[in-house]
Amino acid sequence: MKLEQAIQTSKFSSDKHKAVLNILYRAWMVKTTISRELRPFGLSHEQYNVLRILKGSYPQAMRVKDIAVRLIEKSSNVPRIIDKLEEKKLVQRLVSPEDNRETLINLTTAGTKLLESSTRSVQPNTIQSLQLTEKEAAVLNRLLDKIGAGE
Amino acid sequence: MKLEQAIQTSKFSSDKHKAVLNILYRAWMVKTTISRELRPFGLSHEQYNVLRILKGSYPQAMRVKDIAVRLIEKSSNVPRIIDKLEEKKLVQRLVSPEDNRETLINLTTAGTKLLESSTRSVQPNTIQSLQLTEKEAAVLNRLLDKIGAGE
DNA sequence: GTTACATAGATGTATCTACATATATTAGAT
DNA sequence: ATCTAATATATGTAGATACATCTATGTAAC
Repeated sequence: MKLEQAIQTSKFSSDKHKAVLNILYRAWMVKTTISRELRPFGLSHEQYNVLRILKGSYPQAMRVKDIAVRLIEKSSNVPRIIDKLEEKKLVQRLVSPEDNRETLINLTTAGTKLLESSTRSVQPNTIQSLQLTEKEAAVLNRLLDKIGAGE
Repeated sequence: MKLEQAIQTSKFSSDKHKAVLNILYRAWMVKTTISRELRPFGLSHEQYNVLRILKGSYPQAMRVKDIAVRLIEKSSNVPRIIDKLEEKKLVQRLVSPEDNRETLINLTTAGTKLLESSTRSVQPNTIQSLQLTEKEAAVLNRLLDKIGAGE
């Protein structure tokens, strides 16, 4: 669906203005699609992202701050996301032997399993469903990287 | 800043995968930039959007449902946003003479004024700051319109 | 006109976000 | 060694989001 239909407007002061709204709209679509897919698994979007990040370093545990820098939404409250995952026994907390201020987080077996099954459900409805060729996606990435909003 | 730096990762399974993360990241950047600019004016991002939508039909009042379809984030709770704006005397509610179920919303003078001054602060930091030419923005829009996630 | 259904908006609730602050621990300066 | 500042994480809080439900009003069939 084109943006014009989605927000019932065709008046944009410029292509740049439209681009801003378009990015916001597509992001919202992607997020809600992912969230809906994750619902049956009892995971929020951010909980899922943390699990994926942990998977990346598995079986090595990660520090909370290293998880934080890898998150897309920087104001996410990592300790609180970990709380939820820990309640569900999907991750484990342990104090770092090197620095007692640091908390190390690692996936449990249950966490790995849930990540796998939920990913099987999420992937086809997000990345795979993008109606773009790899070439187009590369162009899109180049343009998005150029934006530099608020920097 | 490129996405790779922003989220400290360089492993993406494909350009499509990267594009999804890139869209989410850019949207988050834009949103937080706008929110920060709006803070001194006591407006949230969504409150600001509703004011802008009302401006579009001003001096004609709008029905709540017509505001809702124009919002980018469709799950926004329009009546509650209106509550906040009404408390601040930025908009007025009145019952539709045609259909008593409908509520008509209109900007007050204070609302118009605040929208103008806040826009002067928001614009330069969002749309105008995009490091894209109009031509690039047009390409970006074409690609984003093609995506069609979750449809 | 009465019943059943649809629509518009408001309200309730759990969770999440953004931001400020607090607590514990480490590093550095004197 | 002690004081100060910095760092890592956790907690507190106001407001926003997503979704379900409720109330009031309107529409249509009979």
